[in-house]
Amino acid sequence: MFESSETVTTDRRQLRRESTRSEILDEAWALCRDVGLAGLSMRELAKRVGLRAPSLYSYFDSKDAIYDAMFRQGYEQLRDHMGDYMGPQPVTRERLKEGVRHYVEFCVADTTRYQLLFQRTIPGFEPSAESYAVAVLALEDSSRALSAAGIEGDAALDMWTGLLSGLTAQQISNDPGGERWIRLLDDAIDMFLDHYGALPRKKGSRK
Amino acid sequence: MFESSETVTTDRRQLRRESTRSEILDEAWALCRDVGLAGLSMRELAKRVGLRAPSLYSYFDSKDAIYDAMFRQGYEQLRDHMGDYMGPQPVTRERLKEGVRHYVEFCVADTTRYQLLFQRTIPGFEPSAESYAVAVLALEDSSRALSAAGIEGDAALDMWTGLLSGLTAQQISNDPGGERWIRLLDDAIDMFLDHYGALPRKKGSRK
DNA sequence: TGACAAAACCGAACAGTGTTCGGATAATCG
DNA sequence: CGATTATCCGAACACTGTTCGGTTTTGTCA
Repeated sequence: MFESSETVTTDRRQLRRESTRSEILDEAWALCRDVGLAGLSMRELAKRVGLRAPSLYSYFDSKDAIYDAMFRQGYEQLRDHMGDYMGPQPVTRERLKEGVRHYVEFCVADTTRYQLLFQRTIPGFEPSAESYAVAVLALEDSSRALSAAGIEGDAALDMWTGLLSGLTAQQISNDPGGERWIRLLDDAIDMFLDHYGALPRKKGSRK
Repeated sequence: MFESSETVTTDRRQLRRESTRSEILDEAWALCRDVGLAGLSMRELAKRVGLRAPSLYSYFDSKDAIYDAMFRQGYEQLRDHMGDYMGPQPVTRERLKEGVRHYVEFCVADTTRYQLLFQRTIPGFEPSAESYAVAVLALEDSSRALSAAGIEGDAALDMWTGLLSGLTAQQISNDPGGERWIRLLDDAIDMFLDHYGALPRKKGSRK
């Protein structure tokens, strides 16, 4: 069976459409890294992809829709980045630390992306339901890893997210490019696990 | 000696100036609470104080200067709020917890103010050197209280700020008006103090 | 190939923003 | 009162996101 000519047409057009769509997104990331997340301008973005501002509106409904697509893309990148660290390996203290280090590495690697994914810094922007679902999916992985470590209960999980997001945020906003808070991560995880009595240390491994 | 008439005049004028200046600031706070911190509009703000936008520029150099004055005001409020809790009283676990609760209370009492003081949510805004000095002054108090508890060293202090700012931020952005992370505060402080071996608990007071 | 339909693109405009400038108004002084 | 000075505002500039109508390009069909 041959595809109907109409379908072929649609495919070609659609291919081209999605091509420039992703080109717009790539350029949006680059522009945001240049001028800051909030400095994204439709006219400037259009200029960089060889268009005028109104043309962007046939690819995205609004500027917030661009942020939304970037948001979704960012969380997909996070999922990819963490992929290997979320397997069914035996959860040990060291593996947990590795996972957290890997996660924070992702966060500090691109502060613009971090702002978009984890902070509410764009005035009117809120992710759409679909994009938010991707975010929840990516974050559920980490909570699953935690419960695999024998840590259960909302309180412990809230403490975990509060502690780690706090250290990460301090790192990014108060010592970007450095590792003043990053080097506290291992210690923080020990503190946390000791407190909740999970994954006991081997004898004599205190301090 | 009588003051020269010129001085009297200047006083009168200056009094009136500072009066409307603080009226502008009050209305700016109110407006921000209505439309969000980033939604502050010079024309709307002017309308609320019975002026037109250009007139505001004889009281503040720019919109950011208004944010700056608010920033400073906010940290002065923090200082006032914490005043009593920073005295030379003996530092106990319970007093430390009280102080932290009091601090977080201040944060969640006005999320607009919290955004301005602790998060970098306004695109171009950075506090001036003078206002930043007020902020440092207010935050130094807490670090002094911590060292009074026998906790020394940059690492411990960074861990402290990371932990508490993390819990506070989660509270405000993920459960505004609730106390999901607030009720973890006492436990978090116990966790922290135990880990650093400060202010030991009384015997048998574990859990 | 040429005609036709649809998609892509853009110029102009609208309403909004922060900000500046020159002149009008009001308050204070000698 | 007249003169001075502080206060205030209308108009404008450059920018923003966004919409509309019409032009240009593209792809498909007879």
